[in-house]
Amino acid sequence: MDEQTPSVLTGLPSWLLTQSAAQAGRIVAESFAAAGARGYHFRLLATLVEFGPASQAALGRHSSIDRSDVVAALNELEADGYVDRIPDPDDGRRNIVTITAAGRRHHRRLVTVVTKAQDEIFAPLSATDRTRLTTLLGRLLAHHQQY
Amino acid sequence: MDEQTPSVLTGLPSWLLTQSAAQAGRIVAESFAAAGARGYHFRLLATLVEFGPASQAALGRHSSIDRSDVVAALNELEADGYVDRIPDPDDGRRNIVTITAAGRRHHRRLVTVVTKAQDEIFAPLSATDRTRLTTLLGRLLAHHQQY
DNA sequence: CAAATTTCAGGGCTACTGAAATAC
DNA sequence: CGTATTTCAGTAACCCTGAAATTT
Repeated sequence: MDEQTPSVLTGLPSWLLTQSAAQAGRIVAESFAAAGARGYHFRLLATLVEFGPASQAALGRHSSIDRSDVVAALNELEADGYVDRIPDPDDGRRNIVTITAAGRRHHRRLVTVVTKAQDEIFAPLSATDRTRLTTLLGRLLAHHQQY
Repeated sequence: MDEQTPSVLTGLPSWLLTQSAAQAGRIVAESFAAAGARGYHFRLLATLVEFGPASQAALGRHSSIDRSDVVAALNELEADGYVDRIPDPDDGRRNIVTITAAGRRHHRRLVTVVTKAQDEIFAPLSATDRTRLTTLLGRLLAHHQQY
């Protein structure tokens, strides 16, 4: 940052939140890009690893990705051989999405990559402060995700 | 959120940060939209109010908006009569951007709007926790903005 | 000459809407 | 019938790059 930021902005909690998130997002996005991926890919693969094969709609609900964006991201993951997409024999509306062995390797790679990024992002904070921050953010997120 | 989020994600500090920021950003963006504005407008007007007339490049540096996006946002603000854009007589490369009386009124409106949004965003946190959070985020942001 | 400014054209990523076709 | 799923087309906002024209 070259010059001073208006105090009207720096005094806004939401500004601190969105701006620091933008910095974090930039670092994570660059790390993913270097590994040939982006955020949606990681979120979908992580969901498949944790919950197993699922329909696209279920994947979207788990990973907070819009149904429409799930389609596009899965197209890319499928083209790279990281997931299989087959029609559900029990429900003609659905596809069953499964992660492949290559997909699991890719996912492990991305976990490593994103874990390293955490250190760069939260470098200025002690372990205690990181815990304090994640606790507060966790409460914030939980509040806005319930309904 | 309908279904569970993978623990690989919820355990990532950067995920908590970017997701809670996304929620905050959505609330702020909706508030701005209801007032006929968006984030860039507010950031530019706040900069003009705090630092006075400035060139577009200086505005961009103050508000962390790319030179290219400053052009587009100023086009909109100018069309609405919120800023004046005149060539700098002392430097043929520059425009001098000035906020108008209507622009100041618009800015005050947006300050009210964005202040109200803070309460909705940080509702689950006590005043003490809000201070803790903003302190931690401020340190994070300061670290990534220096070089 | 190099550097700064404005402008335009364009892209990437996340997030979202509306509509169609299909199946439950 | 209403609801759910997949897919496509399109939009908004923010962030960023490259290049041209102009001026310092």
